[in-house]
Amino acid sequence: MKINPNDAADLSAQIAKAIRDAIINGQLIVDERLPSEAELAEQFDVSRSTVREALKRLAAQSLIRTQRGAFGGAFVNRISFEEAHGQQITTSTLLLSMNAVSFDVACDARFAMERACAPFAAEHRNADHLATMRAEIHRQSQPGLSDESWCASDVAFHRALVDAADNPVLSYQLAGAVEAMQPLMNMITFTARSRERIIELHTDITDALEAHDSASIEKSLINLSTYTKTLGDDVIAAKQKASQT
Amino acid sequence: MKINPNDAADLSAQIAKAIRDAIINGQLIVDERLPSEAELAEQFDVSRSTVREALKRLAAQSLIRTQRGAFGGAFVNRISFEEAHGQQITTSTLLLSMNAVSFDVACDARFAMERACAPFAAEHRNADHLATMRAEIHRQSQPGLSDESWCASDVAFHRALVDAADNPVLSYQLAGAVEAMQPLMNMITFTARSRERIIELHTDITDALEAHDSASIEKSLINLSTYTKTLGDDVIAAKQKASQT
DNA sequence: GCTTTTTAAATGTCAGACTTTTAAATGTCT
DNA sequence: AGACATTTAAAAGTCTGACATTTAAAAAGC
Repeated sequence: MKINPNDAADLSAQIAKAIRDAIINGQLIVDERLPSEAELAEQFDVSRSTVREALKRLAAQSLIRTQRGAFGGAFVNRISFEEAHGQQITTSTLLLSMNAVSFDVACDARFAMERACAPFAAEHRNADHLATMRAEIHRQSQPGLSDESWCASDVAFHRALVDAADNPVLSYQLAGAVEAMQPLMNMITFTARSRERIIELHTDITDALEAHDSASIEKSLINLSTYTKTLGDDVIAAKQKASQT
Repeated sequence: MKINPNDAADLSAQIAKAIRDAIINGQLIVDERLPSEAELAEQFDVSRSTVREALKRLAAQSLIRTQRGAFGGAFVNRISFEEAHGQQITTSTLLLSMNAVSFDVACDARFAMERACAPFAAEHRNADHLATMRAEIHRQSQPGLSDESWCASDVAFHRALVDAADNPVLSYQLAGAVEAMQPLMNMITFTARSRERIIELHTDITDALEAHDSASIEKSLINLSTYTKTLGDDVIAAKQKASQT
């Protein structure tokens, strides 16, 4: 593990990169203890503060975890699906909010990915998934439900559909995408009228899932996507009109 | 922006969280300059080193960028698709390599997501995409092609298919998934025989794309997925047999 | 008005001290 | 001998203060 003296980047970034590379290409394996900060400082010929800044960078990416006390130190972290998921949501959420992604493009992407898990969900769904989805549909039909609770229930419904695919890789990717788009989706204040239609579509999806009918799930998801885009377009049109006065 | 005195976490982690939250919920907007390290140290009532560690954490997530010199400082960074993409690949690659994900599960997820963009690709593909894909197929049929070059060409082929969907959100998600799984895919050393079959399937996909025939693209992708899983199973079986001797 | 020099404000780096946490090692009692 | 309490040393976490380097604005010089 060496740093390149010609590199223009900060020392702490270079050191972080060297350690990151060592982890990625397997020179450092999971749960292996890195040398102590003092030892690393000596190895790289920098001060301890510089080493610490490098380690903080790696910790922010969940590549290492640190433990205080005797026999503590920095250890290569086995990144969990949950951690990866959390990071993906942060990144994707900011990516969307900072880059003026159109509602239609985001919507297309989201539902396309969700459709991707339909065949697996149709095959692997069990009673629990169906029960969760029906329970969320029931909650969604409560008249006094707040917009926040509606959105949360919507996420839970789609999350159950994704989980029914029983593929952790797909769940991780999909759940990230769905949750990251939630702020965009929340722009749409659902009226009682649109809620009714969405509940219908949710019911269609659940029925198709119960019948192991992948094609119908996909069809309903397309309908849901189309309808959601219509709602989004209406909201945007209304906003533009309002801003012109 | 305040930190919670009851929080057990390290100060630098708490401060990073406080700033991260401020960025996520819009209190700090893109390109806005954060207070200087000295000012932040005073605001949070910690030393400058602690503030610096917090800032390095944020920099590692591309949430801020720093500039040296007068009128420099830390600025809220507009995270680009490219940066997000790079981070996703790092995270996903490690996630897969550290969590004993089975080849079948990874393969299912990868091709499911790729199928998701088939309808959009069929609609939006242009001559450039087709040309890229045909060029890669041509390269793949060169007899002397090394395994490394074959894999790179394979990635480029699928990348072109994804890009044909003309949806940056989908591209970002998909390209990340495809590239993250490359190390797993590389476990399969392609024989001349398997290359032939894959080239056939690549040709099918490209032909279907040219004909705007989404259903056929999906069908060929399913065939490719099935075939790839067969190859993977063979490799794994051969390895087990070898390890028993 | 243009170029060069100065300057001040930032980040980057270093050295050293002190604090806190932690688990192993040691000691003590039953 | 075993259970419990104490000590100890190693390591991360934090703080202070200094100096180096970079950079763009401001001042000086032409």
